[in-house]
Amino acid sequence: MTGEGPEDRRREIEAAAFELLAEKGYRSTSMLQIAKRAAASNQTLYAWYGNKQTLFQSLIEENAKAVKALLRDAVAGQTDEIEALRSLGPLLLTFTTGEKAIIMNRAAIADASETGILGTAIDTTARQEMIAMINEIMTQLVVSGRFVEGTEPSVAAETYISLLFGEVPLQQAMGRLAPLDVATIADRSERALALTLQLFGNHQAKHD
Amino acid sequence: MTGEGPEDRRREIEAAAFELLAEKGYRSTSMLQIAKRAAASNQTLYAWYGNKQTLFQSLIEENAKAVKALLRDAVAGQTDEIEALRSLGPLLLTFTTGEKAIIMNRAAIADASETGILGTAIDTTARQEMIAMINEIMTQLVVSGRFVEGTEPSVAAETYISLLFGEVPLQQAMGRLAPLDVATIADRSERALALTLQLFGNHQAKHD
DNA sequence: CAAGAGCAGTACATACGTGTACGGCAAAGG
DNA sequence: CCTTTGCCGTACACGTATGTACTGCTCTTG
Repeated sequence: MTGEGPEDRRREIEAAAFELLAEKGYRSTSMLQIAKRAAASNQTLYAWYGNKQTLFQSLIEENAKAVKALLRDAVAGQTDEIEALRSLGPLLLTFTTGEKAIIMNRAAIADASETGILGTAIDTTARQEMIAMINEIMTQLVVSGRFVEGTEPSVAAETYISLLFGEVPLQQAMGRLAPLDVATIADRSERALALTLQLFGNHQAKHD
Repeated sequence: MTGEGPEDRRREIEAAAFELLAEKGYRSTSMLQIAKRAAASNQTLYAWYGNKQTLFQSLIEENAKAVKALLRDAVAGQTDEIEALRSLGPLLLTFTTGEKAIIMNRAAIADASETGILGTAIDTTARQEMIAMINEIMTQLVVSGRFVEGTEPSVAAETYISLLFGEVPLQQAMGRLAPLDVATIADRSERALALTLQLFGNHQAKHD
């Protein structure tokens, strides 16, 4: 283990790194600036992280860990799958279109032409987990007969995600859209859920 | 007018710029490299474009102009709105998720933390036009009674676009997804259309 | 054919990035 | 209490970006 004192110091350094990332973007944020902001030495940064990509990879992983915990908590309490989706939707939207996500998405995309490490990190630590969660819920909905027979859970999941997020993350990455406010998040979540149910819900069953 | 000789030269320079953009990404592509690749002088680049952003802005505008022409042609021949959508979908997908689009989206996102000029250029020269076209079609579908009464054309348009593109452009920008092949493009287009019709189509009218 | 405009090629001033090296201070441990 | 470890602060070597300046060739034009 890396120890407990260093643990705090790491957090401070990563906080400084994120601040600068938010202020100036990935490419314009330098290791020296991060070191200065955190009152650390660049030597320390290179000793601990090796290079810039790895440092920001740590940022992404740390963030994903926190988000995943919150998402799991949200579904853990729900026995009804549709209710699970109803509480999951706004959470997913909050995280995926929040300021932190915008900034990290931008960083990953800036890095795509260089190493691709950050994109991989977001994919494996956040996106795949998210999709797995939704797939699981959709599978349950098909199995329990609440979705029409023959519905492919992965198709339902992809449809729901498309409707939930739409073009928002891309527009945000391009700087054409600010983080969504709570009302918009609620609206989008409800609409995505309503449309998904309309498409895949078993309406016959309702009237039995 | 800027002349006819210079017109060709501009295209050569912009072609060199795009090549380098594709090879190294936006931030790592320098004006000097572009000049060398095009066998031009950096002085010429600065004289003609002023700076890097404006040069790439020209690239985006030129591309958007060509794409727009093709899209208009595709809908121009169609009298039936659903057929218009059926031919528009694959085209939209081809352009929006093609290699050129991936590269330009990445550039615009890299520039989002700097000037935002490229994002604005994509938005106003391509995206808004595309949305306007689809909105128009959706409006016709509502007016003609092929969509259920009360359907908000803009909602239908946004839904269709979400289903058509989904997470694809973002994943591509992050380097997690290659350009779609024709089969996938056909599949996605059909599915997006089918789902949109299922959601908003007036099924009563069909049986009259 | 001579004069001029335009542009390629190069050099330059300035600034900043990455990754490494070294001196000095402070806290931990024998 | 002295040594050793660890880290801050700064300096350094090297590479490369932007935007400007200058020289000489070439092609056009009177």
